[in-house]
Amino acid sequence: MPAVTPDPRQRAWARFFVAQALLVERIEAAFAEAGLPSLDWYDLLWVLESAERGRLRMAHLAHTAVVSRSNVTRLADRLEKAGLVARANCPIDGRGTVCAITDKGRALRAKMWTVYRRQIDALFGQHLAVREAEAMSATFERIISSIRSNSKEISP
Amino acid sequence: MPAVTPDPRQRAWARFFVAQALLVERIEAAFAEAGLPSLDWYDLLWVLESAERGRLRMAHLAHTAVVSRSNVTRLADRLEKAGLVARANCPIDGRGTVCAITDKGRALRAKMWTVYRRQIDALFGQHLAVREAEAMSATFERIISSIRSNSKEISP
DNA sequence: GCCCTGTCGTTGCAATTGCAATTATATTCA
DNA sequence: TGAATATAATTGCAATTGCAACGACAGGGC
Repeated sequence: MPAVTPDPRQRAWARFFVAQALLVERIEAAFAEAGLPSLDWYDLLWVLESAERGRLRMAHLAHTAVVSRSNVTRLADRLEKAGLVARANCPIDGRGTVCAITDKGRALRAKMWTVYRRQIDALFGQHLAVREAEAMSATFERIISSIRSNSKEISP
Repeated sequence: MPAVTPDPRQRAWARFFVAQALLVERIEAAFAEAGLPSLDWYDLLWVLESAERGRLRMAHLAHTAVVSRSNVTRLADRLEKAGLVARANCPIDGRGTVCAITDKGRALRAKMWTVYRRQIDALFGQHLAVREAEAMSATFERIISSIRSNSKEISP
Protein backbone atom coordinates (compact mmCIF):
# COMPACT_ATOMS: atom_id res chain seq x y z
CA MET A 1 0.00 0.00 0.00
CA PRO A 2 2.92 2.45 -0.09
CA ALA A 3 4.20 3.92 -3.33
CA VAL A 4 5.11 0.47 -4.52
CA THR A 5 4.81 -2.64 -2.39
CA PRO A 6 7.00 -5.46 -3.55
CA ASP A 7 6.49 -7.24 -0.25
CA PRO A 8 4.18 -10.19 -0.92
CA ARG A 9 2.82 -10.17 2.61
CA GLN A 10 1.84 -6.54 2.40
CA ARG A 11 0.21 -7.22 -0.94
CA ALA A 12 -1.69 -10.09 0.64
CA TRP A 13 -2.94 -7.78 3.35
CA ALA A 14 -4.11 -5.24 0.79
CA ARG A 15 -6.07 -7.85 -1.14
CA PHE A 16 -7.40 -9.35 2.03
CA PHE A 17 -8.68 -5.99 3.11
CA VAL A 18 -10.42 -5.09 -0.13
CA ALA A 19 -11.89 -8.56 -0.54
CA GLN A 20 -13.34 -8.40 2.93
CA ALA A 21 -15.03 -5.06 2.28
CA LEU A 22 -16.54 -6.28 -0.98
CA LEU A 23 -17.67 -9.59 0.49
CA VAL A 24 -19.36 -7.96 3.45
CA GLU A 25 -21.02 -5.43 1.17
CA ARG A 26 -22.45 -8.26 -0.92
CA ILE A 27 -23.54 -10.34 2.01
CA GLU A 28 -25.28 -7.39 3.61
CA ALA A 29 -27.04 -6.69 0.35
CA ALA A 30 -28.23 -10.29 0.18
CA PHE A 31 -29.59 -10.11 3.72
CA ALA A 32 -31.36 -6.84 3.03
CA GLU A 33 -32.81 -8.17 -0.19
CA ALA A 34 -34.20 -11.16 1.67
CA GLY A 35 -35.73 -8.85 4.27
CA LEU A 36 -33.38 -10.15 6.93
CA PRO A 37 -31.33 -8.29 9.57
CA SER A 38 -27.67 -7.44 9.23
CA LEU A 39 -24.52 -9.49 9.66
CA ASP A 40 -24.02 -7.94 13.11
CA TRP A 41 -27.17 -9.58 14.33
CA TYR A 42 -26.22 -12.87 12.77
CA ASP A 43 -22.86 -12.85 14.47
CA LEU A 44 -24.24 -12.17 17.91
CA LEU A 45 -26.89 -14.84 17.50
CA TRP A 46 -24.33 -17.29 16.26
CA VAL A 47 -21.92 -16.63 19.11
CA LEU A 48 -24.72 -17.12 21.61
CA GLU A 49 -26.00 -20.24 19.94
CA SER A 50 -22.52 -21.74 19.94
CA ALA A 51 -22.04 -21.02 23.60
CA GLU A 52 -22.93 -23.52 26.26
CA ARG A 53 -26.65 -23.40 27.00
CA GLY A 54 -26.98 -20.59 24.46
CA ARG A 55 -25.97 -17.97 26.98
CA LEU A 56 -23.01 -15.70 27.69
CA ARG A 57 -22.07 -12.80 29.89
CA MET A 58 -22.09 -9.47 28.09
CA ALA A 59 -18.33 -8.98 28.23
CA HIS A 60 -17.70 -12.48 26.94
CA LEU A 61 -20.17 -11.92 24.14
CA ALA A 62 -18.47 -8.67 23.19
CA HIS A 63 -15.06 -10.29 23.23
CA THR A 64 -16.06 -13.31 21.16
CA ALA A 65 -18.00 -11.32 18.61
CA VAL A 66 -15.25 -8.68 18.42
CA VAL A 67 -17.54 -5.81 19.29
CA SER A 68 -17.03 -3.00 21.78
CA ARG A 69 -18.66 -3.15 25.18
CA SER A 70 -21.03 -0.28 24.57
CA ASN A 71 -21.89 -1.57 21.17
CA VAL A 72 -22.82 -5.00 22.44
CA THR A 73 -25.15 -3.35 24.94
CA ARG A 74 -26.99 -1.53 22.19
CA LEU A 75 -27.03 -4.53 19.87
CA ALA A 76 -28.45 -6.65 22.66
CA ASP A 77 -31.06 -3.96 23.30
CA ARG A 78 -32.30 -4.29 19.74
CA LEU A 79 -32.13 -8.05 19.67
CA GLU A 80 -34.02 -8.16 22.93
CA LYS A 81 -36.67 -5.80 21.65
CA ALA A 82 -37.07 -8.13 18.69
CA GLY A 83 -37.45 -11.10 21.05
CA LEU A 84 -34.31 -12.83 19.77
CA VAL A 85 -32.39 -12.78 23.05
CA ALA A 86 -33.28 -12.34 26.71
CA ARG A 87 -31.20 -10.80 29.46
CA ALA A 88 -31.09 -11.89 33.08
CA ASN A 89 -29.01 -10.97 36.08
CA CYS A 90 -25.96 -13.11 36.62
CA PRO A 91 -26.51 -15.29 39.69
CA ILE A 92 -22.86 -15.39 40.71
CA ASP A 93 -21.90 -11.76 40.06
CA GLY A 94 -24.23 -8.97 41.01
CA ARG A 95 -22.70 -6.68 38.43
CA GLY A 96 -23.13 -9.10 35.57
CA THR A 97 -25.77 -9.72 32.96
CA VAL A 98 -26.31 -12.96 31.11
CA CYS A 99 -27.59 -12.79 27.58
CA ALA A 100 -29.35 -15.85 26.19
CA ILE A 101 -30.64 -16.65 22.72
CA THR A 102 -34.35 -17.48 22.52
CA ASP A 103 -36.09 -20.04 20.33
CA LYS A 104 -37.13 -17.21 18.07
CA GLY A 105 -33.50 -16.16 17.90
CA ARG A 106 -32.41 -19.67 16.95
CA ALA A 107 -35.04 -19.81 14.25
CA LEU A 108 -33.99 -16.50 12.77
CA ARG A 109 -30.33 -17.47 12.80
CA ALA A 110 -31.12 -20.69 10.97
CA LYS A 111 -33.08 -18.78 8.38
CA MET A 112 -30.30 -16.26 7.92
CA TRP A 113 -27.79 -19.04 7.57
CA THR A 114 -29.46 -20.32 4.42
CA VAL A 115 -28.89 -16.94 2.81
CA TYR A 116 -25.47 -16.45 4.33
CA ARG A 117 -24.23 -19.86 3.34
CA ARG A 118 -25.22 -19.36 -0.26
CA GLN A 119 -23.26 -16.11 -0.36
CA ILE A 120 -20.19 -17.55 1.30
CA ASP A 121 -20.12 -20.47 -1.11
CA ALA A 122 -20.72 -18.40 -4.22
CA LEU A 123 -18.49 -15.44 -3.44
CA PHE A 124 -15.74 -16.98 -1.36
CA GLY A 125 -15.70 -20.76 -1.22
CA GLN A 126 -16.00 -21.02 -4.96
CA HIS A 127 -12.51 -19.60 -5.35
CA LEU A 128 -10.75 -21.83 -2.85
CA ALA A 129 -9.45 -25.33 -3.19
CA VAL A 130 -10.04 -27.46 -0.13
CA ARG A 131 -6.33 -27.57 0.64
CA GLU A 132 -6.13 -23.83 0.31
CA ALA A 133 -9.11 -23.36 2.60
CA GLU A 134 -7.47 -25.54 5.20
CA ALA A 135 -4.23 -23.60 4.97
CA MET A 136 -6.10 -20.34 5.33
CA SER A 137 -8.02 -21.54 8.34
CA ALA A 138 -4.79 -22.51 10.03
CA THR A 139 -3.10 -19.24 9.17
CA PHE A 140 -5.95 -17.05 10.32
CA GLU A 141 -6.28 -19.15 13.42
CA ARG A 142 -2.66 -18.38 14.22
CA ILE A 143 -3.28 -14.70 13.66
CA ILE A 144 -6.35 -14.72 15.86
CA SER A 145 -4.75 -16.46 18.78
CA SER A 146 -1.64 -14.36 18.44
CA ILE A 147 -3.69 -11.17 18.71
CA ARG A 148 -5.89 -12.50 21.45
CA SER A 149 -3.04 -13.77 23.57
CA ASN A 150 -1.25 -10.45 23.25
CA SER A 151 -3.61 -8.34 25.26
CA LYS A 152 -0.71 -5.94 25.40
CA GLU A 153 0.54 -3.77 22.59
CA ILE A 154 3.23 -4.64 20.13
CA SER A 155 6.48 -2.71 20.08
CA PRO A 156 6.09 0.90 18.93
CA MET B 1 -20.91 -20.77 11.49
CA PRO B 2 -23.94 -23.07 11.42
CA ALA B 3 -24.49 -25.65 14.14
CA VAL B 4 -21.35 -27.44 13.03
CA THR B 5 -19.37 -26.53 9.97
CA PRO B 6 -17.33 -29.38 8.62
CA ASP B 7 -16.91 -27.51 5.34
CA PRO B 8 -13.31 -26.25 5.21
CA ARG B 9 -14.26 -23.31 3.04
CA GLN B 10 -16.88 -22.11 5.44
CA ARG B 11 -14.43 -22.51 8.27
CA ALA B 12 -11.94 -20.46 6.31
CA TRP B 13 -14.53 -17.73 5.91
CA ALA B 14 -15.27 -17.72 9.63
CA ARG B 15 -11.60 -17.36 10.54
CA PHE B 16 -11.08 -14.78 7.85
CA PHE B 17 -13.91 -12.74 9.24
CA VAL B 18 -12.80 -12.80 12.86
CA ALA B 19 -9.17 -12.19 11.96
CA GLN B 20 -10.14 -9.15 9.95
CA ALA B 21 -12.11 -7.65 12.81
CA LEU B 22 -9.28 -8.17 15.27
CA LEU B 23 -6.65 -6.87 12.89
CA VAL B 24 -8.58 -3.72 12.09
CA GLU B 25 -9.25 -3.16 15.77
CA ARG B 26 -5.55 -3.35 16.51
CA ILE B 27 -4.52 -1.19 13.62
CA GLU B 28 -7.04 1.48 14.56
CA ALA B 29 -5.75 1.39 18.11
CA ALA B 30 -2.19 1.87 16.87
CA PHE B 31 -3.21 4.87 14.76
CA ALA B 32 -5.12 6.41 17.65
CA GLU B 33 -2.23 5.87 20.00
CA ALA B 34 0.09 7.63 17.59
CA GLY B 35 -2.34 10.55 17.35
CA LEU B 36 -3.08 9.73 13.73
CA PRO B 37 -6.42 9.55 11.86
CA SER B 38 -8.30 6.38 11.13
CA LEU B 39 -7.84 3.66 8.55
CA ASP B 40 -10.66 5.19 6.48
CA TRP B 41 -8.62 8.29 5.94
CA TYR B 42 -5.55 6.27 5.10
CA ASP B 43 -7.41 4.30 2.49
CA LEU B 44 -8.84 7.30 0.74
CA LEU B 45 -5.46 9.01 0.72
CA TRP B 46 -3.80 5.90 -0.57
CA VAL B 47 -6.32 5.38 -3.34
CA LEU B 48 -5.87 8.97 -4.43
CA GLU B 49 -2.10 8.84 -4.24
CA SER B 50 -2.07 5.69 -6.34
CA ALA B 51 -4.25 7.24 -8.98
CA GLU B 52 -2.84 9.04 -11.95
CA ARG B 53 -1.87 12.59 -11.01
CA GLY B 54 -3.19 11.90 -7.50
CA ARG B 55 -6.74 12.66 -8.49
CA LEU B 56 -10.01 10.83 -9.04
CA ARG B 57 -13.66 11.51 -9.62
CA MET B 58 -15.81 11.02 -6.54
CA ALA B 59 -17.61 7.98 -7.87
CA HIS B 60 -14.38 6.33 -8.90
CA LEU B 61 -12.89 7.06 -5.51
CA ALA B 62 -15.90 5.54 -3.78
CA HIS B 63 -15.74 2.45 -5.97
CA THR B 64 -12.03 1.88 -5.51
CA ALA B 65 -12.04 2.47 -1.79
CA VAL B 66 -15.19 0.37 -1.37
CA VAL B 67 -17.16 3.12 0.30
CA SER B 68 -20.70 4.32 -0.40
CA ARG B 69 -21.28 7.44 -2.44
CA SER B 70 -22.65 9.50 0.38
CA ASN B 71 -19.94 8.32 2.69
CA VAL B 72 -17.17 9.32 0.34
CA THR B 73 -18.70 12.78 0.15
CA ARG B 74 -18.55 13.18 3.94
CA LEU B 75 -15.11 11.64 4.19
CA ALA B 76 -13.84 14.00 1.51
CA ASP B 77 -15.44 16.89 3.40
CA ARG B 78 -13.38 16.07 6.46
CA LEU B 79 -10.20 15.43 4.54
CA GLU B 80 -10.67 18.69 2.70
CA LYS B 81 -11.25 20.60 5.92
CA ALA B 82 -7.98 19.11 7.17
CA GLY B 83 -6.23 20.27 3.99
CA LEU B 84 -5.39 16.74 2.88
CA VAL B 85 -7.37 16.79 -0.36
CA ALA B 86 -8.82 19.46 -2.62
CA ARG B 87 -11.91 19.29 -4.75
CA ALA B 88 -12.39 20.90 -8.14
CA ASN B 89 -15.08 20.80 -10.79
CA CYS B 90 -14.55 18.21 -13.45
CA PRO B 91 -13.66 19.94 -16.73
CA ILE B 92 -15.29 17.33 -18.95
CA ASP B 93 -18.47 16.69 -16.97
CA GLY B 94 -20.32 19.53 -15.35
CA ARG B 95 -21.89 17.20 -12.82
CA GLY B 96 -18.59 15.78 -11.70
CA THR B 97 -16.11 16.62 -8.99
CA VAL B 98 -12.45 15.72 -9.01
CA CYS B 99 -10.80 15.02 -5.70
CA ALA B 100 -7.03 15.43 -5.52
CA ILE B 101 -4.56 14.66 -2.75
CA THR B 102 -2.47 17.60 -1.56
CA ASP B 103 1.17 17.65 -0.52
CA LYS B 104 0.00 17.72 3.05
CA GLY B 105 -2.13 14.68 2.30
CA ARG B 106 0.83 12.81 0.84
CA ALA B 107 2.93 13.68 3.86
CA LEU B 108 0.30 12.43 6.26
CA ARG B 109 -0.19 9.22 4.33
CA ALA B 110 3.52 8.55 4.40
CA LYS B 111 3.61 9.15 8.12
CA MET B 112 0.64 6.86 8.67
CA TRP B 113 2.27 4.20 6.56
CA THR B 114 5.16 3.85 8.97
CA VAL B 115 2.70 2.95 11.71
CA TYR B 116 0.48 0.88 9.46
CA ARG B 117 3.33 -1.11 8.02
CA ARG B 118 4.64 -2.03 11.40
CA GLN B 119 1.23 -3.35 12.38
CA ILE B 120 0.73 -5.30 9.18
CA ASP B 121 4.11 -6.93 9.51
CA ALA B 122 3.77 -7.77 13.19
CA LEU B 123 0.17 -8.89 13.24
CA PHE B 124 -0.32 -10.37 9.79
CA GLY B 125 2.83 -10.80 7.71
CA GLN B 126 4.61 -12.47 10.58
CA HIS B 127 2.32 -15.46 10.24
CA LEU B 128 2.61 -15.95 6.49
CA ALA B 129 5.28 -17.65 4.47
CA VAL B 130 6.11 -15.83 1.25
CA ARG B 131 4.60 -18.59 -0.85
CA GLU B 132 1.48 -18.50 1.23
CA ALA B 133 1.23 -14.73 0.89
CA GLU B 134 1.50 -15.06 -2.85
CA ALA B 135 -1.20 -17.69 -2.95
CA MET B 136 -3.47 -15.54 -0.83
CA SER B 137 -2.94 -12.50 -3.00
CA ALA B 138 -3.91 -14.51 -6.05
CA THR B 139 -6.97 -15.99 -4.38
CA PHE B 140 -8.27 -12.72 -3.02
CA GLU B 141 -7.55 -11.10 -6.34
CA ARG B 142 -9.83 -13.68 -7.99
CA ILE B 143 -12.52 -13.01 -5.42
CA ILE B 144 -12.24 -9.27 -5.90
CA SER B 145 -12.48 -9.35 -9.64
CA SER B 146 -15.26 -11.87 -9.53
CA ILE B 147 -17.34 -9.61 -7.32
CA ARG B 148 -16.45 -6.48 -9.23
CA SER B 149 -17.22 -7.96 -12.61
CA ASN B 150 -20.67 -8.89 -11.40
CA SER B 151 -21.63 -5.29 -10.89
CA LYS B 152 -21.44 -2.30 -13.12
CA GLU B 153 -18.12 -0.84 -14.05
CA ILE B 154 -16.96 2.67 -13.44
CA SER B 155 -16.40 5.01 -16.35
CA PRO B 156 -12.97 6.64 -16.52
C1' DG C 1 -16.32 -4.36 59.20
C1' DC C 2 -14.51 -0.66 56.03
C1' DC C 3 -11.92 1.61 52.60
C1' DC C 4 -9.77 1.42 48.17
C1' DT C 5 -9.29 -0.06 43.77
C1' DG C 6 -10.95 -2.53 39.73
C1' DT C 7 -14.53 -4.49 36.80
C1' DC C 8 -19.39 -4.91 34.77
C1' DG C 9 -22.76 -3.14 32.09
C1' DT C 10 -25.01 0.93 30.77
C1' DT C 11 -25.78 5.68 29.20
C1' DG C 12 -25.02 10.74 27.39
C1' DC C 13 -23.31 12.94 23.85
C1' DA C 14 -20.95 13.89 19.73
C1' DA C 15 -19.43 11.91 15.46
C1' DT C 16 -20.34 8.87 11.74
C1' DT C 17 -23.12 6.18 8.62
C1' DG C 18 -26.99 4.58 5.45
C1' DC C 19 -31.02 5.58 2.90
C1' DA C 20 -33.99 8.35 0.49
C1' DA C 21 -34.55 12.51 -1.60
C1' DT C 22 -32.61 16.76 -4.11
C1' DT C 23 -30.10 19.59 -7.45
C1' DA C 24 -27.61 20.05 -11.43
C1' DT C 25 -25.99 18.35 -15.57
C1' DA C 26 -25.60 14.87 -19.29
C1' DT C 27 -27.57 11.66 -22.65
C1' DT C 28 -31.05 9.53 -25.43
C1' DC C 29 -34.22 9.49 -28.99
C1' DA C 30 -38.48 10.80 -31.22
C1' DT D 1 -34.69 20.55 -31.02
C1' DG D 2 -36.68 19.33 -26.78
C1' DA D 3 -38.90 16.26 -23.62
C1' DA D 4 -37.83 12.27 -21.02
C1' DT D 5 -34.60 9.74 -18.62
C1' DA D 6 -30.19 8.72 -16.41
C1' DT D 7 -26.20 9.91 -13.71
C1' DA D 8 -22.98 12.79 -10.37
C1' DA D 9 -22.58 14.52 -6.13
C1' DT D 10 -24.61 16.24 -2.22
C1' DT D 11 -27.82 16.77 1.70
C1' DG D 12 -31.58 15.86 5.43
C1' DC D 13 -32.78 12.84 8.62
C1' DA D 14 -32.85 8.82 11.33
C1' DA D 15 -30.09 5.07 13.00
C1' DT D 16 -25.75 3.49 14.61
C1' DT D 17 -21.24 3.92 16.65
C1' DG D 18 -17.21 5.33 19.78
C1' DC D 19 -15.60 7.56 23.78
C1' DA D 20 -15.81 9.12 28.20
C1' DA D 21 -18.32 9.10 32.15
C1' DC D 22 -21.41 6.81 35.56
C1' DG D 23 -23.61 3.90 39.14
C1' DA D 24 -23.43 -0.65 41.03
C1' DC D 25 -21.04 -4.22 42.80
C1' DA D 26 -16.77 -7.41 43.84
C1' DG D 27 -12.42 -8.41 46.06
C1' DG D 28 -8.15 -7.45 48.60
C1' DG D 29 -5.80 -5.43 52.45
C1' DC D 30 -6.18 -3.57 56.93
